[in-house]
Amino acid sequence: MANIEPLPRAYESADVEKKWFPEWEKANCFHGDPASGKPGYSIVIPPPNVTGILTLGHVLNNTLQDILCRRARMKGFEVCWFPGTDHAGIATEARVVKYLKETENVSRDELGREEFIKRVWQWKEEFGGKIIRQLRTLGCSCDWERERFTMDEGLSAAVRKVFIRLYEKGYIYRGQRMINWCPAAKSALSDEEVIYKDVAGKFYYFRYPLADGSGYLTVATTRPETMFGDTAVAVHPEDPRFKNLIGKMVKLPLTDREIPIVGDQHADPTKGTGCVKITPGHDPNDFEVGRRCNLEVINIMNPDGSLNDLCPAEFAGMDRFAARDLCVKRMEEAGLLEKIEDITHAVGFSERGNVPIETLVSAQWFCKMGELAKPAIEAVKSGKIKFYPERWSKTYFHWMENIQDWCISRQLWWGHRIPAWYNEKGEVYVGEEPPAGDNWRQEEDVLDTWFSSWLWPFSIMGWPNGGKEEMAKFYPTNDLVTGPDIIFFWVARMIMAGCEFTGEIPFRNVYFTSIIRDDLGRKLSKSLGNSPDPLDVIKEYGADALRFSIAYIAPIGMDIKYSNEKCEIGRNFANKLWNACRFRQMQGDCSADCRKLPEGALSADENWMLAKLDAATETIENELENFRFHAAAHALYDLVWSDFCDWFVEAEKVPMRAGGEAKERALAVLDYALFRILKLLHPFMPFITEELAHRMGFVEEGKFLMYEEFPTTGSGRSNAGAAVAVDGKFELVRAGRFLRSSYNLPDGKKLKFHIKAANGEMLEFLSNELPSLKSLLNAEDIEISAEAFDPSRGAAVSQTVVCGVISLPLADLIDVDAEIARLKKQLADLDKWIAGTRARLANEKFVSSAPAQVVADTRSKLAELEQKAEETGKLLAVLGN
RNA sequence: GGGCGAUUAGCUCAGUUGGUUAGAGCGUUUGCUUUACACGCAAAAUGUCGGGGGUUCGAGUCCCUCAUCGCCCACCA
Repeated sequence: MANIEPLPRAYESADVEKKWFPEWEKANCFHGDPASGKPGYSIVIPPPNVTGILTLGHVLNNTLQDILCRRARMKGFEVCWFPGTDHAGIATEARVVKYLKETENVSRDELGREEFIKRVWQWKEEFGGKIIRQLRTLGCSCDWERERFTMDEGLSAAVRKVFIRLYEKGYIYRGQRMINWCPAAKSALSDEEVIYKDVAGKFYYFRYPLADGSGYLTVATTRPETMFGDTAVAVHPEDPRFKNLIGKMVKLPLTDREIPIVGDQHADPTKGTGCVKITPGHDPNDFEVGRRCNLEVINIMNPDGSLNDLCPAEFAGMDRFAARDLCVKRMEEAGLLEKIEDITHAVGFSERGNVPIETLVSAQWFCKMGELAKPAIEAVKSGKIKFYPERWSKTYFHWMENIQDWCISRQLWWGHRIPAWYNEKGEVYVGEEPPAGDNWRQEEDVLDTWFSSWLWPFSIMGWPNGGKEEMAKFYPTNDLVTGPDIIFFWVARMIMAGCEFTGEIPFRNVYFTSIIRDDLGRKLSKSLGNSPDPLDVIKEYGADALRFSIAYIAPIGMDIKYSNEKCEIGRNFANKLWNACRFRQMQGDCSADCRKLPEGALSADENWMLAKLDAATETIENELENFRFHAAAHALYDLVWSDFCDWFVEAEKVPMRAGGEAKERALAVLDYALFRILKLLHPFMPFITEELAHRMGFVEEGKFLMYEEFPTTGSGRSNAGAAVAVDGKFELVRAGRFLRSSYNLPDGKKLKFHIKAANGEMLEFLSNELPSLKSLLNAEDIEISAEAFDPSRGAAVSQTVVCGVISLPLADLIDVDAEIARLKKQLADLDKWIAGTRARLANEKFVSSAPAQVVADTRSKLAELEQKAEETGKLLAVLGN
């Protein structure tokens, strides 16, 4: 062992974490080499927005990816974790618009398209991608040389190629359709970018006079201001109240227009007044009615959501909400407002702009999805792609089987400009470059951000103009780790794109992470101020602590309730591990190799430790195979804290005190166990484990724990029988400690115990373990015999466990009455259990239908309980009962 | 309206295909300057497993039903 310098008393994460990342990077540890002979393993990062900063959601997501990558690396795979960022059209454009307003007081339109885009790029170079640098602080082992951006030339070429290909296939088309319009971004949105929220609103009942003066119809609306776009009033064709009015005209109030009364099944006689105002330009259902009844479509809105010139003069240019109020006022003045009802209704908001969207008819580009969805549905149905937790596949199928055309054009400047060209004759050409002549002008619109994201798993590797080697080695990727909130936006579309453009699924497993909430269950948000900055958390607790804590507390498939205090789990755990190593280091050098177990027989405790290591190794392997990160974290925590520190280290103090060969052997096993623990723990806590592996001399300078072989089950030396016996010994120790603490005898006081072994075999085993028992119980002396403690020697309290009865002679120290009461309660409990167990065994159906092993276990349990009861009875007798 | 999830100790949650007396961490209580660690050690207490019904020899676990909470999708003149 190379004792370079003594370890400090408490673990200080900052220096250690600062040190290792550059070391790993310098040694090129993160690079994924497509020419390697090892089998490939790859993950693509869900590209964070280039404007983004690290949140706890990213911490969770990327910690899990790093665990997978580091484990795969240690298992001998050539690992490549592809990092990068997303240009995030709307978000970034809005961000830079705001920035330019604040710094230079110029608007987007004042700068013009070309200049504005230049400024966005400048902003990106200066402020963007901060999140990527922050991921390094977390220890993420991405192949940083391969960082990509969705607007890079290569990725943009992929976007153009895909657009042209889909256009040529007839999947992409341009058309006038009802779309979602965001007045904040002044752009079209896809259906997925609209979020419905329940808000308080009002139902306004308006009277529309019949043109012939014979009366009026009452219509109800939540959107009075859209009345200027009304081109009909609909009633149900069979509604006896109104069917004779079909074909007549009503006067549209506040205007000089007359509009027809039409019959259409959309009007439900049981709802509202039975009469519906029809606004084909601003409502999807009304649009359909308009189509059926040949109605005019009037768009009454400007791109910013204000009313346009098609409305009465006093409304033109007015914001839609102000117009609503004025409209109601004017109707009231005209005596046409019948009533107003308060209601709660769902209103669509734009995801990014967080303002109510408008539905309106507009010329946009769409992509037909039906055919693309088919192989993507099959990929998940057949199990080629697996979802974890599996239930998300239901959400996926539901959406995919009802998939709608995707509105892919956006009226922004920041994004991939659509490779379509128009000439003066009104012709359209789609291609990389416009044809010669005819003054072809490129389409002004850009593409939805997700139109580049859906290509990410292969565009990031260089597709279609290169990256052949990368694709061969790393595509399809293995695992995808992402949030269930982007199943539609991203996951489903990536599967479709992969199948369509590469002929292969883009990944085999998708793990959906939990959503992080605060400890009150609220979503983390900047405005609530409940969103901790991960960098502050790292400063206070350490990156390893944050990583471990978050993996430890993340339940499977449910929301995580997070608070900074939870990071104490990881911080304390790191400190525990640190001190375990510190203790080992203080015991001095050992000549054995930590990669091998010492030759010759091991002690029972040492065998026990090996069995625990093997069990934990197997558990961790199984849990991680199934993406049960938290279960793996719990297994590691218990292995280190409980098995290794609480029991094994304490037990090994005996041979270490004995010195000589025993000490040498003990140290060798400690080293073996510690090294195994550091390897198992490395994917979760890379920094501290790398540091300790070097400090302890387990890994030589210039080499890295991160490239050590990940442990596999089977040291070949653990002995299950011995492990069970040692479990029994530890149970006996716990019983002895209970007796001590029951009578408030301080831990430091040396006591004398008597142990009655349960049988001859146990007598021999426990006698061998005498020094260990004395140490663990802090006993001055322990009598081990086949006989119970002789009551004539005085009062004693006892506990019965599987391997025997441990007694503590009291020599006038205790309250006899209290002890009698305790034993009586214990006896009563035992009797209850015995009765229950006997009843079960007396039940023929149980004996005949339960598995033989279960019946046998129940029998031996009954014997155990009966023996315990007998012993307890004897103890009561000792105390004079 | 359709779908999904949750309901277990004061709090946060485990509990794998039904099989001993339902667990952990935090918190609480008690005792510890035991020569790695007070970011620690030893020990203890706390549960009608949301309610009701059913299947079974046996149910926290499977089925039905009700309740409450949350999310997603659809609809909403």
